[in-house]
This record gives sequence, C-alpha cells and structure tokens, in this order.
Amino acid sequence: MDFAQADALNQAIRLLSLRHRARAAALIAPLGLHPGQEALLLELDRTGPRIQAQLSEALGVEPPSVTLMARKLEASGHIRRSPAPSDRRASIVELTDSGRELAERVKEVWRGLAEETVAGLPAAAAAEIPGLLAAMTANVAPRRTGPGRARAADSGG
Amino acid sequence: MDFAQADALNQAIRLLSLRHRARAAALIAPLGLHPGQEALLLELDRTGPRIQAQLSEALGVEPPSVTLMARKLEASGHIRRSPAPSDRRASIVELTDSGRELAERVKEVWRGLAEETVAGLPAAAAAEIPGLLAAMTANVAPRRTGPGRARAADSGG
DNA sequence: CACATAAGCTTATGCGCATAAGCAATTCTC
DNA sequence: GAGAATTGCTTATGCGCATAAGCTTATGTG
Repeated sequence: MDFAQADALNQAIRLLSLRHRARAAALIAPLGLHPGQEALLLELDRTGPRIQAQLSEALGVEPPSVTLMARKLEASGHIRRSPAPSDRRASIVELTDSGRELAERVKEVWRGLAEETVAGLPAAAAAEIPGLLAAMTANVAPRRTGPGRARAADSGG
Repeated sequence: MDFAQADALNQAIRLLSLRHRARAAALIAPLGLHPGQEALLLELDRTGPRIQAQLSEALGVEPPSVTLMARKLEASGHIRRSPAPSDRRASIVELTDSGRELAERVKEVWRGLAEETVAGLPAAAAAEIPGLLAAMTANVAPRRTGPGRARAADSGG
C-alpha cells in the first residue's frame, strides 16, 4: 500500500469519526444528551443492568469515563446505580423509567442517523459496512491476553 | 432498516473511531504528537502553505481548534505562522524544516497504521473502503448552501 | 465615502475521553 | 487464614474538539 492509499484510508476514518459524532450530537442534543451518553443508554436497553466494568468494555471507553457518564445520567434521572450484592466493589447500573423512555427516543434518532449515513449507497454495500468496520476495529484494538484485564505490553513506552 | 442494523452501523462507527484514534495516538506519541496534530502536518505536507481557514476546512475541525493546534505545533517548532500579505486577517501556516522531517516520520507510521487497519481484509474490500467512508461522511456532513460559509439553519435551537 | 455585513482569527469555557494514582473489596497462593 | 496480586471504582489532571462571543480587517451597498 502506498502512502496516498494509506492516507486516504486514515483520513477517511478520521473525517467520518468527526462528522458522524457531530451529527449524532446534533440529533441527541434535543433529548438533553451529549455524545457518548446515548451509547450507555442503548447498552443498558439492549442487555439490562450492567456493572460499570461491563459498560466500560461494551462501550469501548475506560472506567473513569464510565464513572463520569454514569454520574451525569444518574443526576438527570435516567439511570440508577446500586451496590452489587455479590461484589461490594461493583456498582450495578440500570435504566429508570425515565431512562427507558429516553432510550426509545434515542433508538428512533439512531435509526434515522444510520439511514442518513448510508443514504445513496447500494444496499449490498450498506449491508457489508458494519462487518468491515468491525474487522478494522478488531485490527487496531488493543490486544487482550485472555480473560484478564488489558495490560500495557510494551515496557519501552 | 430495523433498529438492530442501524445500531450495528452506528456502534461500529463509534467503536472504530475510538480505537483507530487511540491506535493513532499510540503510534505518534513517540514523535511528540497528539492526535489531530498529525493531520495538520500531513495537510501542509500535501498542499504546501495554507491559511488557517483552509486548514479548518481540510481537517474538518472548527477554527478555534486550528488556532490551538497551530499554536502548539508552532511552539514545538514544526510550523511557522506569518501574516498573509494580501489579507491581513489571515495567517499563513507552513512547515519548518523540522516539520518537514517530522511529516516524513508521520507518513511512515501513517502507512503502517493503514496496513494494520485493513489487515486480513480482501484487497478488493480494502480498496473500496475509503470511498465508502467518504460517501458516508458526505451524508452526515453539514450542508453548505454554496460557496458561502455554513449557516445555522434552525432558529428554534 | 460611510456604514453594514462578512470573513479570519482569538479567547473563554464546557464536554468526552485518556492516563496516573489511590482506595476498597475480592481472589489467588502458600 | 495471612499476604500478595487483581479487580472495581473514583479523583485529579490534560488534550482534542465544540460553541459563544469578541476583535480586526475586507468587502458589499447606498
């Protein structure tokens, strides 16, 4: 691969990231949400109550980010946090009634965003895209040694 | 498109954004760069001197972001800023010798990142990806009325 | 030419996400 | 069962990017 191709790919990813995020932000702003929060709500809606470590894994963000996201969503009444009975370190996060309603709203705009994103593309191409993106994501994702926590493998910085 | 498909797409874009950016950050950190700065250097390397408004457009970020990025790259000696003779509001940004050397380094890691990103994908798929991403980006990009500056079309907030 | 509008840039401020560091609770190992 | 290592969460802090607001210079309009 020559530099022009490499640059086209990296730049395309960067631009799509910025634009898609900005568009998502614009769409969920009327719901009182900032980007990132919709992902937490949707994850809870998909899977039910989760502890923060699971949310961190599912959302692809670090634990401190989950702490802050959860705190804000709790403050606005969309989620509830309670200590886990089986593990007193852990915090169970679940949707409130308000959060469930909000999640439904988010799902509507989420559908609209996806359709807007692939508008004009051949259906076959659109169907392949999530898989392609996931494959690329896996390629650049930090390596996990196994069931354990991710470790910094390089000692040299 | 049902919600599951829409969600798969949006989530895939979000995750790729996070991971690709994180990987890029890890790769350019040894060069003393933070993510975003490499884009500015590469743009100058591609096109030669630009004023900040052009960089804002090319990089897909807002003018205040360019101001800060440029200030930091100037402080580290990689770019030079000088007033444009034809328009005293504008600031011409160009690479220094140090910046040109650094851009070459960036191009190397940029190639490596792209190859890592599409590793394992069929060559045909990899070749299509930049175009697909660009099409999606165009779909979610803010509408421009024409040659003029983008305007906020909604008065209602 | 005077004035209003637009364009280029900057400062101030806020949010998301990151890493570093630290505490509390759990689990592993002997 | 005691100490060590791991896990879950939090606080502190920093960077990128955004919007809001303001300054300076250019440009359009009478």
